[in-house]
Amino acid sequence: MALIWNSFKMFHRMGFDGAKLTQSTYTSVIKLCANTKELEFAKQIHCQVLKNGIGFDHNISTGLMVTYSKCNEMDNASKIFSMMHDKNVVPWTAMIAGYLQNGKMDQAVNLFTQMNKEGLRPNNFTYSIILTANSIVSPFQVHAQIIKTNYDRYSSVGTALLDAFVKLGNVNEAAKVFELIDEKDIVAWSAMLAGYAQVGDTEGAVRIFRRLAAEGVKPNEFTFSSVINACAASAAAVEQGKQFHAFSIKSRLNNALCVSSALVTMYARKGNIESANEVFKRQGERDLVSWNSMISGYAQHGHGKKAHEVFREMQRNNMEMDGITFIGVITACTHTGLVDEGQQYFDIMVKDHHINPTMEHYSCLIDLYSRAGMLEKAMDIINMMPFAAGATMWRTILAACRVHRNLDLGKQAGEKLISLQPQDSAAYVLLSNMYAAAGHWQDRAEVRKLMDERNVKKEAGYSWIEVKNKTYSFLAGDRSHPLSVRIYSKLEDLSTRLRDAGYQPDTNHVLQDVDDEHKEAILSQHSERLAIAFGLLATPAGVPLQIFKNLRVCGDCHTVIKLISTIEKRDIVVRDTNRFHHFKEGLCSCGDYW
DNA sequence: CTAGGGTTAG
Repeated sequence: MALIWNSFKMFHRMGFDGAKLTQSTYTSVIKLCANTKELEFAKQIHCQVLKNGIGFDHNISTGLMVTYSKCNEMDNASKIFSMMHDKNVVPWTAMIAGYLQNGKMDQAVNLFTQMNKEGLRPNNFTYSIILTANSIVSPFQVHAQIIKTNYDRYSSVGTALLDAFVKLGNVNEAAKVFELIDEKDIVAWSAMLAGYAQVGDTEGAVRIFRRLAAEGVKPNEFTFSSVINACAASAAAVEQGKQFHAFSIKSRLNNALCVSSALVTMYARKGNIESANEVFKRQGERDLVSWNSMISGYAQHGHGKKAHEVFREMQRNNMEMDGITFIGVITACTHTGLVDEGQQYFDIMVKDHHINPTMEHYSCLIDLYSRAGMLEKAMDIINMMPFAAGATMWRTILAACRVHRNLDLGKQAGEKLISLQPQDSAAYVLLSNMYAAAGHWQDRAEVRKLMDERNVKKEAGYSWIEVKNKTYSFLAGDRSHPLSVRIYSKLEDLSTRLRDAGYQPDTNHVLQDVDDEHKEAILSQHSERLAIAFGLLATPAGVPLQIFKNLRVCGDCHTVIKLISTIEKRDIVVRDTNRFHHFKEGLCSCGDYW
């Protein structure tokens, strides 16, 4: 920074001293302005150039255009652009880039078309820029045009193209483009990693990382941030992320903001909230994303108080907050049952921070009230908010109706949900579960019939556990594991000791129309129990267990796991679709509220 | 003189 100011001072002195200010002097200083967004200084230079009759060459004009673009002064940029004669591809490209950086997609695309009409050939810069306008330009179309020029073999163009495909969710197409790049630079490698991260393909990302390492390419902070992000995917092994953490330390990049924030998120999502906090505490500098990551982490783990503390600390540090900060604290309240506090955060957000609530914020509020059983309040929100309720919201209401036995509203919500997503099994399952829990077997049968008629398949519930870097997954009643016999005898053993500890199975959670004895058997073979029994057998005493589940934990399993944590003296962490449950000495971090 | 990659939520 100091050096920059020295340059500006030097430039001033040159003017006073009557030194000859050449075009190249101006060019250098304008470039400096562009890099530092020194708008006022650039304006002075603009005037001087006009006054002194210095030749208005393309370098100076383009430099000024870039500076104006970066400072959101597109009118000034466009004035200069229109005054330039015999423009080559460079100013055209700079102007297109300016429009895109200022979110003016239409103008950028118009200019690109006009440029082609005037017979000017886009170069590799132009293509890599225009491809970032993916909401307007189809990468398939641009790709066709690029192939003729062979620019897709350039790392810069290939990267922009692959990224455009990634943003369309088409990683396969992105990977094809990636392979065709002649000399893949670190930006190309990192973009490909980010692509795999976005679709949650950890193995794909790890493969790419191994390849770049084998080729002797040096990862930078973006490379690590992307690969660590890929390790936050739900199916990724916990160890995988740790390994990249270690590697980033060796490369001395672990303290880069984007890397450390990725680590906070990864550890939190993988159930290791302590490690997430360790990384957070060690961050030398923090930005909005760092703070948000920590708050969201605590929210997912149901640590409402800690999320609140981080929020307060953010306030003390006068950090700017955004909509995501508030999604974090409101969901933290949801998972802790702090209804009033959650509403207060929403009000503070609107009144004090002037943040416009989005659909997601209303979703959070609906969740907040629904989970607390305040279904009328939740419906009030739906009726007053400036959006139409989407499938997610109706699903939230329906799930709450099932828990709180509100059959009328549940029926209504279920119908809405099914009409919005006729092929999504969740709606039918929730509805039928609700009827089953209420003993309305006839209604339940009708929902099931509808499901069959429409050929909607229920997602099978399963749980998995990692032991020594290997993942073992279990379906309910699963007997496919080689240790199956021992697992079931462990379950028997547990069930005896559970009864001694006073446990009564809660057969309300069995949603089939069968007799009670059978219900107990079904409960005792829920997939999470199989995974826990296996974990107890396969790990030494005292080692904490971590279980993942693709659906929500049922109330009976929740009770059982609390007891197991006592009688087996084990800490057990269960991540369901919604949050983490930390079981320790007979209690759960959710305080039985979830 | 113009360029491409990353992070937070649900």
